[in-house]
Amino acid sequence: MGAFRLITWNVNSVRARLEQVARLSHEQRPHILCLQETKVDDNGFPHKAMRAAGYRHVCPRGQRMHHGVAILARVPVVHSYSLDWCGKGDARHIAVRLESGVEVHCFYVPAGGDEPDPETNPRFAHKLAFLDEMRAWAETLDRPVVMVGDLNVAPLETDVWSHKQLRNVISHTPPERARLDAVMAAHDWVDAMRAAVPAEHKLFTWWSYRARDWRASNRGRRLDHIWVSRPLMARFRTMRVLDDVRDWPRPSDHAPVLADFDDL
DNA sequence: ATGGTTGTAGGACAA
Repeated sequence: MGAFRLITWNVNSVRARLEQVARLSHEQRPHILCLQETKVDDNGFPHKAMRAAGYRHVCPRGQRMHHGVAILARVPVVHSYSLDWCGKGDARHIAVRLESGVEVHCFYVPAGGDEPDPETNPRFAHKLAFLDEMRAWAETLDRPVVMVGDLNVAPLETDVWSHKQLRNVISHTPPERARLDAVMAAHDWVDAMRAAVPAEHKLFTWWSYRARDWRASNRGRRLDHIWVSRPLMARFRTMRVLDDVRDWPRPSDHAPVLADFDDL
């Protein structure tokens, strides 16, 4: 069977990143491209530009200004749907079912604000509740799925540039990391990125805009993930963080993550 | 210790 390539990328505004999406699509030719933080409602979504970039199927789930996800596909999509989380109506999830029956789920988990105390910071409380809801959903999942996106949690010590300095910084706090572990265990997912790069090695997908030289300082975090149902791992080949894209003109602060499968 | 940048907007605010 032919190879199947998937890329997930937090673009930080799809309209600000049209050229980069086109270039990435041309250079890597993914069958499926999952986007987060599109920051546009579905009427304003750049359908034409995405079709020009080669995607016959465009499944956006957006809202004005904030959040927003989309799945773009060169291969047939038999069904797509979005789930609501925490009853807020936020555009944080879109899923597609492929002809094989495999589903691809694209998530944008709340970032959680700055203060790591759910009592005083409602954004952090929302993030924890969102992760709890994901775990409950994962417990009911009885079919093979690939789950990708900006989960806004760096679970391992080597998923951040300094475990010591970030252990009380949102994205790497104990309650978030414990909840993300629980989501993964609830469906018996495999962390495909870590299947490719052992936990001894640092692995990042996001670098702040604020660094003078993001590559030199390398104060990154692994916030973006590719999780694969265990039975599908037999088809998983390789993974790459496309960090060169972080150096393109007008970059997103997230690098795309690419995964190759034998088939999907 | 603080500030550093970007995007959406057209002033803060979230990331």
